[in-house]
Amino acid sequence: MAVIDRKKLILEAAAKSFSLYGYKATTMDQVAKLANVGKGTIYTFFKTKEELFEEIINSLIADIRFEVESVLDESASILENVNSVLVRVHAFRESHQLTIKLIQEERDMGTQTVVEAMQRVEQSIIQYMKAIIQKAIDKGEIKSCDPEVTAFVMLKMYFSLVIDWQRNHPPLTKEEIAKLFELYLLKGLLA
Amino acid sequence: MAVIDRKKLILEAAAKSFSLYGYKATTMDQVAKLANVGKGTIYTFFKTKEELFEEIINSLIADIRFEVESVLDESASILENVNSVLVRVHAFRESHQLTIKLIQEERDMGTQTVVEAMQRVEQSIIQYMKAIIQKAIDKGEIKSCDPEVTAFVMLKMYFSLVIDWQRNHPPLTKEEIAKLFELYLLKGLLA
DNA sequence: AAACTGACTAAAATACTAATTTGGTCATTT
DNA sequence: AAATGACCAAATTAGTATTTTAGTCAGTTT
Repeated sequence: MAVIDRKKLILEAAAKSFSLYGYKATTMDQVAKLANVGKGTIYTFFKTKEELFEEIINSLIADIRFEVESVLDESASILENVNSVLVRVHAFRESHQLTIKLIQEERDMGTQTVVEAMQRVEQSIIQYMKAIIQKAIDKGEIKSCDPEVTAFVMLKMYFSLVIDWQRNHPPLTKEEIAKLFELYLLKGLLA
Repeated sequence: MAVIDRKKLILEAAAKSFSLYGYKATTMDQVAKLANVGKGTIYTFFKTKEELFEEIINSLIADIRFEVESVLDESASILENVNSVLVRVHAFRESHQLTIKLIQEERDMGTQTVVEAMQRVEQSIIQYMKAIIQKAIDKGEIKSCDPEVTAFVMLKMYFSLVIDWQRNHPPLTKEEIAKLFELYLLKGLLA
């Protein structure tokens, strides 16, 4: 159709600007100009800047879900699946411009809106993992446990190993992390 | 002896002030006044404010070491010991005025000196745990593993469960945390 | 008339400056 | 010889002027 989809233009422009400059440094004038749209038009689709941002975050979450689902393998073991998911999520965080910028903004400036958004992203990742874990419990692959706490612990442990560990030590390889994951969480430390 | 131990007075005054106001908000004039000492005197014992602070942190680390050692039990299992240590460290963090203030300052203001100091505290806790874990490996209680990574993972998991989990959920009881610790780290998830 | 626009405004952020505070020194006192 | 506190340069803070920005709405375009 000849009619331009202005909402889409705005979302694309906003995504680009948030990726490039982060949340705070993105202005509505900038988005309007980037989208070749009057500023008022933005407000016919989104009540506030925050709402626009939230829609972008929803897309981000959807993108992550897609990535995660594309890597899940019904016939694989829980260890393999959990590992694939975590590695994929991590790769996503490191390659996706928007997440890079937002993690940076969260760390450096602590922008409230961004902190909340990233928490929402984390929560949604935990929700997928929860489902995966529930299936593994049902299949009898792992012991009965609270799937949400388990997902939470897995994610935290993973990011501890790939992010926090590097602060004082040489980084662990992908294989080392997988091994550690298996040892600590799956098999257990007891001799 | 009739001679006043000025260094001790200064350390006590500084500890009090850091506990009450944090690192940034503590001034050398304040410490001098609190210690009933001329400001110049402080500088005969400590080169800079940072050095004074570091000595206070050294005492803090020594205090924690004392707490931890008083709770260790050679004849107890690794699970019991690790749990005791972590619970003790946590109780310390929550009851000790200085740590409360510094954790707050670290979170709210990100004062560089404080961030580094708290990292040093964490590192030293990990060092004790490392020793405990090494002993358990030697005794054949747990599998062979890198004691430092293991200590690191344990500490991170513990604080995830007691601190991060509460952000979005009702807090876990001490018993629940001990159970989770046992399940995830010691016994492992595999059915 | 329905969709769109951008000049406009109040509020917030920033840049700038003046005034104060603070870490550290050192000539003087004890 | 040990201790002190007035002093100073540097940093921080408070106060203010200026600019920027989110959001509105009267007017324009289609």
